[in-house]
Formats: sequence, C-alpha cells, structure tokens
Amino acid sequence: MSFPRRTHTCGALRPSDAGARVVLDGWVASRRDHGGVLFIDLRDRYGTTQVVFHPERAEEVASRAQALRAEWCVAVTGIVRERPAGAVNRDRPTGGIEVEATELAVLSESAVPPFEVDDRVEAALELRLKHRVLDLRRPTIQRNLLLRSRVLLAIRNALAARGFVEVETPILTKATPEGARDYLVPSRVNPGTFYALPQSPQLFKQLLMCAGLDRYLQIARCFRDEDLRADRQPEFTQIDLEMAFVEEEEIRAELEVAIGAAFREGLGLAVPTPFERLPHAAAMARYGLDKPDLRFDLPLHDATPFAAASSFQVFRSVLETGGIVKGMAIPGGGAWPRKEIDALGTKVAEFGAKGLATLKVEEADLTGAIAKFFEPALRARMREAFGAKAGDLLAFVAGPPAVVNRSLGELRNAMGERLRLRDPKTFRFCWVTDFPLFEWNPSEKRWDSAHHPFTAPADWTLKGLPGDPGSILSRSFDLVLNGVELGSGGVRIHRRDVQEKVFSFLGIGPQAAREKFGFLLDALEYGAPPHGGFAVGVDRLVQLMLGLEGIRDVMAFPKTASATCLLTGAPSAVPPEQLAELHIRPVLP
RNA sequence: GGGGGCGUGGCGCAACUGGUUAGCGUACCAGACUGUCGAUCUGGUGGUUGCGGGUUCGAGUCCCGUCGCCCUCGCCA
Repeated sequence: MSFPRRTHTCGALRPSDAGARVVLDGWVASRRDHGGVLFIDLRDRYGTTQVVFHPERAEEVASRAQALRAEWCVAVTGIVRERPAGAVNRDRPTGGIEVEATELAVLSESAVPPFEVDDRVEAALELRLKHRVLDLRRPTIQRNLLLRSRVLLAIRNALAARGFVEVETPILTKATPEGARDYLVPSRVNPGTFYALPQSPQLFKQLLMCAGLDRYLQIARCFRDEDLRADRQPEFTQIDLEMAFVEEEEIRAELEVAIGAAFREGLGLAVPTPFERLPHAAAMARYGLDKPDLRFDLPLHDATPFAAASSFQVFRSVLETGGIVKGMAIPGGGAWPRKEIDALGTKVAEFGAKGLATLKVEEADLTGAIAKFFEPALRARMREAFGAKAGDLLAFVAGPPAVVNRSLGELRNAMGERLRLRDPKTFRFCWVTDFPLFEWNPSEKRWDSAHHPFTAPADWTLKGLPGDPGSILSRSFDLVLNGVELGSGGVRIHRRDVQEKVFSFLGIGPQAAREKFGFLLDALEYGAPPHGGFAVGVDRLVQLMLGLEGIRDVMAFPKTASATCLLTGAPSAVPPEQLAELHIRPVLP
C-alpha cells in the first residue's frame, strides 16, 4: 500500500512556512469538533501540529475527518496557514500555524485505547507496562529515551575520540561462584551444563587488556538475578571501559571527560571537573554512607567521647561491647511535634538501630529525657561539637559502627529530603576513594571482597594478611552522584601471585581458582600489563539527569518488581519437548 | 524470605463507625455547536467492588486464604 510521505514532522512547521503545501504523518492526539470546523492535533516523535478541517473549503475531506478518533494513524495533506490573530497557541512551538487539510488518508484505525495517551493523565504502572506501546507514545517517555540515546552517543563519541575500541563480549558465558545470583541458560549440546548471562563483562575486559587492546569500551548489558527495586532491574546497561598502563587518576580523568560530554550533549550543562575526591573512611565518618549526597551538609559527629563521659547506661553499655555513638544536629528539629520525632526513630530502626536518642537545643542548654545523664559542661561541649543552634534537635544512635553509620546516614538523607535540600536539578559528583579491600561478612563469618576479587590492593605485599584484613586498602573507587552510586572501578591485579594470594584468602583454593578463573590466571601468566577500568550505570545516570524516582521510565521495556514482563508475559512455561531437548526437568516448589 | 501500601465502570478516584438503588471526574456513544487547543453544552451506555471462603439480618467496608502491582529490609562480589 502506498501512502502520502511526510514532507515535515509534526514539530517542524513555523509561520515562515505559511502557504506551503505539506504532508504530515502521525497519530491523532485529540479531536475538537465544532460542528462545522474540526480540529485535530497530530502527534509524532517531534511534536504536535494542529490540523484544521473546513467543510466549506474541503467538504468531502472534512466529512471523513469526523470519523477520526484518538490514536488513529493518518497522513494529512494540506496548506500551512498562519493562525488568525487571537488563535495563536503560545504554549506550543507549532502554535503559530496550523495545517488546513486538503486530503486525508487513514493509515490505521485504532481501537479505543485503554488509557489516554497524554502526559497529564497518569495510568497505573501495571496498565502502562501491559500496554507499553501506547505508553511509549507519550512525549515524556519519548523524551527520556531520546535523552538516553543522546547520552550514550555522547559518551561513545567522547571515548572513541580518546582511542577507546568498542569490543563486544559474550552474553553466553561462564557462571561465577561469587557475587550476585546468575541467570542460567541450559546447554542443549552439553547435557547438564549451563551458561550464565554476564553480571558484567569484568573478566573479559581484563583479558582484552592482557591481549593488548589497550583501551576498551562497551555499552554492555548486565544480568543479575536478585530482587528488584525502583532503581534495580534484572538486566541493565553499563558503560564499561578498561585501560592498560594506567593508574587511578588516569581512569578518573577519562570518566570525567565522558560524563562531562553526557551532560553537555544531553542537558546542555557544564559539570565542573575534576570531581571532588572523598576517601571512604572520611565519607563514612562524616556522612555514614559510602555514597554521600553532597548537595547538602548535615554532617554526622562522633559522640563516643561524650557518651563515655556521661552516666547514660544505654550508651555506656554499647561502648563496652565495642560499639560507637554518633549523632547529628537537625536544623529546626527541636520544634517538631512528638509524632514527627518518633518517626525519626522508626527511620533508623529500618536499618537496625535499636533506638534514637534526642536532645532539644535551647538558647543556653540541651534539654530532653536523657539530658540529665550529661553534666552541664558536657552538654555545652556537645552542643559546640555538633555546631548546633537553638531550635535544633540532636539525634543519636548507639550500636555497632556499621549500624550506627548506616542508620544515621539514611536519616541524614531523609532530613535532606525533609528540609528540601535535595534539588534534582543540582548535580554533585564525587569520587569515593580508598575503599577497604575486604569486608567482614557477619552472617557467613568470613571476609569477602568489598568490590570484587580482581581489585588490586594498595600495597602488593598485602601487608596485614592474615592479621588485620580490614585494614588493607584497595585501589578501587566509586563514582557517586547525589547520593546514588553511579559506578565503580579501579586498578586490577595484574600479577598472578597477588591474584592467587587474594583468592586463597577469600577461601578459593588453588583447585577452585583454576576451575573458576583458570583463564584469568593463564592470562596473568603471559605478560599482563598493569590495567584498570570502570563501569557506569547508564540507567541510573539517565534517571538522575531527568530527576526521576526509578529507572523504569528510562528503559523501553522494563520488568515488574517480581521480574516479569507484563507486555510479553515472560517468563513463561515452555512445552515439555523443549525442556526435554535441553535435558531439563522442573522441580516445582 | 520479612515489613508496609494498593486492588471499586475503559482509566483516575470517592463511599464516616458494616446499613437505601455503589458516587464523582474523565474516556466512550449520540445529539447540538464554524476558531478550538485538557473545547463547550445536552443526553446516554457502562460495575460479579481482583479471586475464593467465612462472620452477620445485612459486607466495597470485618476475618482467613490466594493472586497481581508498588515501596522497602535482607539480597545486589
């Protein structure tokens, strides 16, 4: 079937085009029938243009136009007219003109849509995901996908210009013993064996460095079979890069170029570089989290010395069992109603805190239920140390360091929100550096890699093993934007002896190491260059650039919180023959 | 696996402590209207209150179970 090809898009025409004969292809966004004259808003990716049908000038066309309904796909031929005075729509780029239709071709009729395709009408997410095609017609979602496209292109171009080579790595690869749960793919040819979908191309990019590719780039899909969140999908995209013969600063510099390009091309914003550097220990001390939101200050303070000097048994007993006490001053919180202060306690309890102790900051003193446990001089020093002003609320958490930091760090973020200090249009980047190499896993009672087992230690000798593994620093670092971890990376181990030592400490014996990572150890055997790299979460980057709450609307076809696709119905049962071919027999719960 | 929230015409919501015929907006249909742009006016269609059970004279409302969606803790090297 032949149809009239568009001469312009629905966002293109301006008063200077008046008099031109044009063809527009698009979807009927709305219809306003005045009995005589009939208006149609025609929408495509580029905008919306008003089409007017005049019965006395094109009777047959105008009469057929009355049948048009929302979401019909049509081609309109007509003459561009400057709008009469008083009929100009200043809210629209095309509001100065309209197209007076001389011909109308219906390319596809539409059933009545399940919801209105309109940015102002918000349908339930469940419905939107089921009818994602219609949802994706909405201008805001298209704007999101377009920004994503521009960001990816900008980063790709910026890195390509700096010598990065784009290499694709396997999607069908080897299951990894550690880290997230793998998505598995059964092998038909090799009964009883499985591929895994990559959690990231980590090892492949290291192999490429060993191979001499020198600078690698990939826009890589990653898969992790873990529970979802608003900003976590089972498959997501990373800008993945790796470089040979570099150290930390050189990696960070390339990332700053790439991120700078993304903001310049995507939002027209210049982000100041270099980004702030913040050692992990300092971040934990001041903000309680390894991904601090630097759009506001509200620092945490160590209250351990004050607790030790107090007669408050709750605090003292925590200190005796190796715990700490920290707190923060909440500006104006002293005047908040009881209910709201109680809610702060609920907040910290979500992250394991046993309770929240509070003091009100008065003109000359601290008051509250626990004030009597602190001598007046101690109260004055505490007030000074916290930088508190009259009207503030001091909030304390006591417990193990991990719990105290996490709960107060989250409280700090909540206070930033509550005090409206988290402006989505402000972008505060920072590099969090000097992470520990190992992290104690209390539930498994063992040490795990804080980042991953291929991260280089700050000191090749691994001094500290096995005595105090927690004190060993790594050469990894994170990129944090507005309290969100955007990515991580660092310098890798390129010496086989060091890699084996780390494996061994992590409980991966020589035999297991060979079985799981033999190909990596082999690569380290033949002149592996010093190398390092980084990966940036594209979905979250675009999410933050748009000021969104989650990543669903920066991807075309996202999954639900239970990892299903409402559009296609995946995952789904398959016929027994298909399973038999794969040598699979389901064992249902 | 745990916690919380939601589920009512196509869609978005309402219905006080259990109590008339489940209401409003919008969409949809029909009619009117020649300058609207979230058009307007008039009229109309449309409901197994997610599903299953229970308590009660009576259940959208209470209880139990179940399904789906959302948020979240754990988890995510």
